[in-house]
Amino acid sequence: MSTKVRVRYAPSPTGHLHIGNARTAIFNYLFARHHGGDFIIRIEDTDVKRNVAGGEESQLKYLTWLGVDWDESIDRPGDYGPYRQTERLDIYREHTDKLLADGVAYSCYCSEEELEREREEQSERGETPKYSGKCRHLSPEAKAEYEADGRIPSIRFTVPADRTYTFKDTVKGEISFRSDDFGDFVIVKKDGIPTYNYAVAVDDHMMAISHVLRGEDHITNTPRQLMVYEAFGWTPPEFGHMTLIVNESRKKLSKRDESIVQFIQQYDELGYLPEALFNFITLLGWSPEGEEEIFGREQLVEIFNESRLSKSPAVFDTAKLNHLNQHYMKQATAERVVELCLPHLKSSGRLSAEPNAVELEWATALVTLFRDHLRFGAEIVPLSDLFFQEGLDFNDEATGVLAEETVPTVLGAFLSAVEEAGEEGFSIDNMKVLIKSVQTSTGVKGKGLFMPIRVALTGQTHGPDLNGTIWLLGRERVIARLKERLAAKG
RNA sequence: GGCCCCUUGGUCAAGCGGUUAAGACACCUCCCUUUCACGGAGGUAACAGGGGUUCGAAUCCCCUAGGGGUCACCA
Repeated sequence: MSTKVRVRYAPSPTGHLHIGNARTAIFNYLFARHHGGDFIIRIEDTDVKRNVAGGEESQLKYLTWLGVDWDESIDRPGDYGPYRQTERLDIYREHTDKLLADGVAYSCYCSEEELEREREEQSERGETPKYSGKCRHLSPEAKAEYEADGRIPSIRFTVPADRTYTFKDTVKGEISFRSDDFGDFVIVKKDGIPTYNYAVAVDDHMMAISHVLRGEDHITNTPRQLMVYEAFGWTPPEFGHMTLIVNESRKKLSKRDESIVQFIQQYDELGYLPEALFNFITLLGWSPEGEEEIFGREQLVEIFNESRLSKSPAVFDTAKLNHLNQHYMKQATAERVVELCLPHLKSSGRLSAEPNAVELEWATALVTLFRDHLRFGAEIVPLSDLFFQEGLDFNDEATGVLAEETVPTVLGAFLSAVEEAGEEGFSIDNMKVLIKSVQTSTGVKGKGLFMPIRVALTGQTHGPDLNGTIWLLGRERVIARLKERLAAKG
């Protein structure tokens, strides 16, 4: 039985691409590509009220940004369209008619208030809220009366009594549910649009989906979908439920959770590299064989193995993402790193919106100086603070450095060297020579030589490469700060 | 509360009955680069608890505890 592997990612266009959705999409993508199957994107837009303008485009755009491509979707029609649920209403209607005719579905006239009251009463009695089945066997007269009242029915699925629904979950193993724990659920809303559990089952079957890989929060939906498959006499696909990505408090990521950046777009904006994010997401709830964990997309397609999907939830660790991103940034070309940083230099006002050649050269040198330390593009701003603050603050350690005996001699010698070198001599390449001359003339070397210069110029005892730092500060500022320090010394 | 799932270091995780219980991130120490946030070498740190089964259990079974998910005319 070798049916072709066909998997899908089914976002609802209610918002931007979320880190959790992105993971679902990526694993489905890897699964499809690894097995030489098809990857489909189906838009689940049945909650018409919550759909947001631009939601679809945004989802697809950032999937593409991550390096994910697909075989069939709204922009790439295949043989199983349409790929937007609201365009498949006729298909659902046809199926619903059959269910109605077969007596496995029925019209329910209960109002929202009635249903809510019912649930409240059940809760008060300590029962699990579930639909009573009140409208299951409505007489034609009763129906006519409701209709005359102007009531519009929803359609419910008749849940079989006393049955056990079992499926072999690709990641969790065998899972089973008792049908009696479920009330008859709505499959078509009053507005005539199908609900999730119903539309998904119909679509997955009609689109010949072979495997459903989704988040663990869908586990309890599976038995309902199984019931639908059964009612139609269809063979269900294989199901696999991936663990959730959780926050530090081990709760499912909520879109309102501010402690974690959750949307792919935001990572793009912060200057993260898509391949780093892709690699990182892949490590959330899955692990490769062996000790290596840095892999590109192609390699991941090659080595992906669904049996290595984890069973327990993964805490989203920004520090690890940052580490991976830093790794990928070191591999990236200098131009790309500069590209990642420029928007932030501009938005922080440290670079004009339309920089000229000189400004651009300076900005490039700035980024280059911090290249090995940058974890993501936006970090260029805090990292480069020292080039933009006017006054210097000396902490205890810095003050300690400046208190050394030889400091005035060193700073004085360096000041002379800089002044004598002139504009032409003040270049990154020549900086080493200038400092060397100070060593020669003063006899001071090592820390005693570098630290006073660094502290006098930046106020800090730590920092990036000194030669580049000095050049970026600019000759005038360097001279001014050296004089200021020497004057302070008396 | 019902149902379902999960439980190896601070975090991600390897491990499928016999291991000194990998590796990565983070943290700490040292080294290197005559400065340095890069790099290198080390280090601290884990099988939730209790019962079984077995010559032998992180690995299999049961119970307890803890955590999470889900109970919509949302997906």
